[in-house]
Amino acid sequence: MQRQTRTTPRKRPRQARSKATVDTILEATTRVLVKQGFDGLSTNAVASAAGVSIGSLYQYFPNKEALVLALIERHMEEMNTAILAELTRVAKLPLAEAARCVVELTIRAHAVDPELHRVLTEQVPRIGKLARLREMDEICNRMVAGLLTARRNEIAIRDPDLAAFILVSTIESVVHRAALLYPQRLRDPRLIDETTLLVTRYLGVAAN
Amino acid sequence: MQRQTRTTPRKRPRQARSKATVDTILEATTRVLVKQGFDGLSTNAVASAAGVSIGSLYQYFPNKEALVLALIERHMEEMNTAILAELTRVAKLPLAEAARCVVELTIRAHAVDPELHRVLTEQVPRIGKLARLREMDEICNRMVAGLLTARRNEIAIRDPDLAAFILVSTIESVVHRAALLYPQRLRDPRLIDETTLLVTRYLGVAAN
DNA sequence: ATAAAATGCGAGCGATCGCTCACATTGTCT
DNA sequence: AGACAATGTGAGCGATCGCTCGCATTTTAT
Repeated sequence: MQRQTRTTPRKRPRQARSKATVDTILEATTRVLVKQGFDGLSTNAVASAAGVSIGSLYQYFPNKEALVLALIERHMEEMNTAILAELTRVAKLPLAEAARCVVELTIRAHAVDPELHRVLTEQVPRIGKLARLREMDEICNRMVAGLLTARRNEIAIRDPDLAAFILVSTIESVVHRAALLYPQRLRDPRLIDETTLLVTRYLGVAAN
Repeated sequence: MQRQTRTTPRKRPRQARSKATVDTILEATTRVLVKQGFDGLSTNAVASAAGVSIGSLYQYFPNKEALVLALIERHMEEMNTAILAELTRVAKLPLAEAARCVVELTIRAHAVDPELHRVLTEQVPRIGKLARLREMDEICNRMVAGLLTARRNEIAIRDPDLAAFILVSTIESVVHRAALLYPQRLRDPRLIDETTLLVTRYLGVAAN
C-alpha cells in the first residue's frame, strides 16, 4: 500500500456547508468502523455511507488513516479532559472518596460507546501518532503524581511518579479489560468497590 | 474483502518435509508481522519471505487470518502454561513471595519478544477466536481464585473470584502497558517491587 | 520398478482499494 | 450581475491482494 503518510487535513472547511460535510464523514466513519472494523473500513465505503462523493472526502482527509486519527484524537481528548476535570474536582476530598470518584468516571466513560472505544483503542498503536497519546497519558500521570505528592503524609508511597504510573495503568486497564472481556461486569457495582479497594489499599488509605 | 472465514488448516502436514514448510511459513509470518505490522502482512509477502510458493502456503493455511491465529494460539499457549506452572510452583510459598514470583515471570515473558507480543495482542480482538483466549484467561482466573480460596484466612478478600479477576487483570495490564508505552521500565527492578506491593497490599499481606 | 499419494510451484484471475482529476454546482464579494 | 473562490461529483486508473488451478517434483507403499 504505502501511499500517503500525511495525516493533516489538506483543506480547512471554511463555509458551513463544508463543515457539515466533514461532520457527516466522521459520523459515517464511526458507523462503518463499529460495524465493519478497521479492515472493512475503506474510503469508498465511508464516502458512500456518508452520502458524500469520494472526491469530497479527499478534500478534507488525505487518506484512510487520517479519518481514524481524527476520531481517535477527538475521543481521547474528550476522555482526557473529563478525567483531568474530575481529578481537579476531587483533589480536596478524602483520598478514598476521590479514588472511588475516579474509578466511577472511568467506568462510565467506557460504558458510553464501548464498541467504538474498543475499536479505537485497538487502532491506536497502528496509527503513527502514539506520541500524542503518550503526551496526554503523561499529563494525566503528572497530575496524579502531583496529587500524591501534595498529600504525601497521608499515604504509604515512596515514589509518587512510579505510583502514579501504577495507578493510572491499573484503573484504566482493569476497566478496559472488563469492557473487553466481560462487558456485563461494567454494570456490576462490585467492580467499582473492588477496584477502589485495590487503589486505597495500595495507597494505605483503605477504610476496611 | 470477506473471502473465507474458516481458520482451520485445510491439510495436515504428514511428512517431515511439509512440517518444515509449515514452520518456515510461521517463522516468516513472525518476521513480516514484526517488520510490517498486520496491514503490511499479505499472503504473497509471507510466502516470498519464507521462500515458499504461494500455492504451498494455501495448502496449509486457508487465509491470512489463519496465519496470525496460529501464531497467537502458539504464543498464548506458551504464556499460559508458563503462568500456570509458576502458579503451581509457588502455591505453597508465603503469599508475598508468590506474588513477586508471578510478577517477575510476567515481566520476563513480556521481555522475550516485546515487538511480537505487542503486535499479536493488538490483533487478538480482530481475529474471531476471542473465545479460545477467554478460555485460557478463565482457567488462569479460576486457578488464582482457587489459590485465594485455599488461603482465605491469610488474606483480606471477600470474593475470591472477583479478586482473581482484578489481580490477573492488574498484573497483566500494568506490565503490558509498561511494555507498550515505557519499554525501558521493564528493566527497572522498581517496577517489580511496586507491582508486587500493589498486589500484596490489596491482599493485605504486605510486609511494609 | 511402478503406482499412488503427498507436496511444491507460480502465472494469473477477479475483486477491491486508495486516490486523482476534469468538471459541475454553490456560495461570497464587489 | 459578474468574477472568483469554495465545495461537490464520480468515472476510472494503477496497484495490490487473496486465492485458484493445472502441473511438476518428491516421498511412500507395494
